[in-house]
Amino acid sequence: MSSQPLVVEEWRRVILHVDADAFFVACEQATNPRLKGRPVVVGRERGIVTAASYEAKARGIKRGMRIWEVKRLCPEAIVLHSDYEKYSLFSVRLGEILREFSPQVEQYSIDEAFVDLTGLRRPSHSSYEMLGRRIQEAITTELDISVSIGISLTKVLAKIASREGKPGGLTVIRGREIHRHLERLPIAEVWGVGPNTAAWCAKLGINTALDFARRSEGFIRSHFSKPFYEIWQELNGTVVYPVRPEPKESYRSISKVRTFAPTGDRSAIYAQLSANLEDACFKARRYRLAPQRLIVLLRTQEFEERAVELRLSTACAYPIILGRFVQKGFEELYEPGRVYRQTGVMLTNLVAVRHTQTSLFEDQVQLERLERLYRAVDGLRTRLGMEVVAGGWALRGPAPADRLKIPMVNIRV
DNA sequence: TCTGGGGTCCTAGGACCC
DNA sequence: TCTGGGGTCCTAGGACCC
Repeated sequence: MSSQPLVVEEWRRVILHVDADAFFVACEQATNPRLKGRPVVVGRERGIVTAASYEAKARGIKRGMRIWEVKRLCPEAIVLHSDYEKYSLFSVRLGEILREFSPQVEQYSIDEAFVDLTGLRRPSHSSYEMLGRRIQEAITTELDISVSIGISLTKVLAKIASREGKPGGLTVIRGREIHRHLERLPIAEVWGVGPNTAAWCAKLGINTALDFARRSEGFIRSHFSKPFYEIWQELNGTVVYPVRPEPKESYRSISKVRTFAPTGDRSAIYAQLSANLEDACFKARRYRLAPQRLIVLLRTQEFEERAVELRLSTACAYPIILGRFVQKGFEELYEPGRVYRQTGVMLTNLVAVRHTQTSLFEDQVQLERLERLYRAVDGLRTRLGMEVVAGGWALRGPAPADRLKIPMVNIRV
């Protein structure tokens, strides 16, 4: 078995990873100090736990758990609706604080960020570790939330570092210490390695992150696909994933799905689908995007997923137009007598709205009318909430299928 | 994990062309 | 009609992430 010496120079690149601890709950506790130190859970509106405070976790409450189960396990638990607006504000502020230290900040998700600290040791007159402490203190002081910080040579290693000290820790992994941090870490816990690849690794005799990192480059390349070769490099201290400061300004796909109490009722299911379409289109218009394709999906009670993909003759994000396609997809998928529990609409092959053609609309007047209509709808929703306007078409059952003449491509089951 | 919602990227293999 | 080789594009589906 060939083996690879583990690196490395002291600091080639210095990447810091910030991971907020129990973020959603922490935001609630920061804005309502009476919640501090108590078992708090967020996710009431969905009936499952989206986030749990450490006090709640200590009593066995986990993400994804049913709320009724939480109450049984811990009657004094406080169960809150999630408030994404609030969490987004905290997240934005977190980013601003980080940018006071370095312009190279990537907000990876609502509660995580990477910062490239390379070269900041001298100008800040402190070690990278001290810099990390100052960042941590600034966040705690300003936002009143706890974060875990990891500092290392690559993103993958920095993620490993921040996890090690959770919650509230600060861990530095230097080049010559890498092996110590990987030797007891199961390969499945490395960022980017899921259960499937972990199982494959086990077959190859790879159990820890160190086992993986120590295999030769040739071995990795011949037994794994590209993403895992990249992870291997990152574990060995070679930067493959740079810190990308550009904010996300667009999407490749937009989807809305909803799970409901199992039903076989045709109109009820179709109404859910129409609501999915409304929501997805609303989001697309907000980003000035229009789909060229649309996927309709139904999930049965047995958890089987059936989907159909439709090509749109013209990209647009108006439910009045796309509703016909959704209906066509629905007709294709729906089987009377079956019980369904989820619907979904995904908009894909998104293009910037400027570049869309208007050939679908015989007359320009109709297009302008639609634009005005949806501008008004979107304005109301932005100010008053999504529920304020619902399309009548969302409440009606589907029209007879034989009136539809829409080309359809690709059935996926 | 007996199952919520929203995303991204990679790859094998088929279609099509020369 | 069969044989040969090679390139590109697209799609379905897999795998993972928070």
